[in-house]
Amino acid sequence: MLMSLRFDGVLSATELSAVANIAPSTASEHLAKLMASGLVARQKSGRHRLYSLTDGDVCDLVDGLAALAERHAAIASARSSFPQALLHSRLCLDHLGGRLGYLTTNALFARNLLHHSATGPEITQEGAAWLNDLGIDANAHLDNVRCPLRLCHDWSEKAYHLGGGIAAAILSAFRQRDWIRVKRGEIVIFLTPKGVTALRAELGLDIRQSGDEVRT
Amino acid sequence: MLMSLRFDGVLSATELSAVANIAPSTASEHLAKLMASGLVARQKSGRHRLYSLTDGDVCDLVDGLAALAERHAAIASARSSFPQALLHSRLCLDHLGGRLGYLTTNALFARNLLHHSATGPEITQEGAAWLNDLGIDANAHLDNVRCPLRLCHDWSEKAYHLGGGIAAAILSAFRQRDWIRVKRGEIVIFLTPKGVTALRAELGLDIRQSGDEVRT
DNA sequence: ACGAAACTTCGCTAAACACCGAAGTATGCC
DNA sequence: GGCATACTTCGGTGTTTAGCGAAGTTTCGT
Repeated sequence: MLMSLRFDGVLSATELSAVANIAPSTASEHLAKLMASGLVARQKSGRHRLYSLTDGDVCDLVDGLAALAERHAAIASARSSFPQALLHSRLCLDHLGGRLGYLTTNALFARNLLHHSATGPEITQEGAAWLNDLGIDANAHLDNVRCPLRLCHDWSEKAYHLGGGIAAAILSAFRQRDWIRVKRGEIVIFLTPKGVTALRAELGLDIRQSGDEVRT
Repeated sequence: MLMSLRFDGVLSATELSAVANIAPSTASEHLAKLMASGLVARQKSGRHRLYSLTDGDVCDLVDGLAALAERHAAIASARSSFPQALLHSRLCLDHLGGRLGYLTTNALFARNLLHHSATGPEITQEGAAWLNDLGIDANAHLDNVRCPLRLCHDWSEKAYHLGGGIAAAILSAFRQRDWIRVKRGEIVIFLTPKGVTALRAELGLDIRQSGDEVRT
């Protein structure tokens, strides 16, 4: 949740619960603790409660923790062979990360479904149509408090993948179609055979299956 | 434990368990976890295992957490009236902090039991005698891995009090003589009437009793 | 005015955790 | 060699915690 706030700046309680994959009531309890300890600030906006990191000091702290965590993950992956799956495809907060996240993002730009603008990635007309086929209404995300689309640093690829509300929606759509599966509480993504085929057809991705079988 | 390592640089497992007020076996478990997460490094030295923070990044992180914790404590104390006792006298890791720590330190310098040197505070001949009366052998601490004596920043007094192994020994001596009492698990120090008298006689301190009665 | 949505508080449960003492492994000292 | 010291591992225990759903509060839309 703190990482999400660091990236997106301001998020509502419900959005944060989705990011953390926990019930709204649980998120509310955690946020109350974070408030009490002075790490996050709250601001009312209609029936929403918008949370953000209190100030730059907290941002620095989160950055520091993230940097150490990344370094630790990198060292761990260098030591054991298991995290191959982690490098292949994993969750980054609530969207695609690892090689799969990177390749998907690249493909979206290459096929002109996204283009770079001064303020970050933007959706083209073709892109909006593609998202619509996935059941995602891009315009709905523009009104959202949460940043709809941004670039998120990928530590293993040393490049960027998509983050923000739309990236999270894309992840959901992939899961709904059973292109990918994720074990509850874990971040390794299992790419199904169906997913391999679909991603080749949709985006021309040449990516192999990986990770252990996951029963849903 | 991380704070102690930040200040003292290198500490043995037993010293760290004393700092944290837990059994050596428990400390060992915690240190194993800190090792596994890459926050501390271990180095063998005879039958000792010396722990230290892995690098500057971890130091920065600890500093950042400490700064936030201090700010939070300051805000909390400004809001409620309870922490008066906290400002009066409290534990700072394993030595005296708050007004009591500050006044004690000042008195030791004023009475020429300590003097300032280029490398930090040093014990004078009279100081060694005074410590001896308390049952503390200053020379024994000089051979210790732990920094014997240093200045430690006091957030509430915005000044310095004594830290290090000898400061910890002084705290123990005060407790043994029942000049002060500390509830297990808490950091507020209760100054006994006996302590008020003794500190006036020993160091000329004009400090009042404070905190709630503590049964030992 | 009514229902839906956003959020929090409460009661409860299952899992995780800190903690300790006892037992086991090194290492140093006589 | 024998014994003390420094430390870790293991088994067991009591407390804390995260988590959820149900119920309550405020706000928005109609």
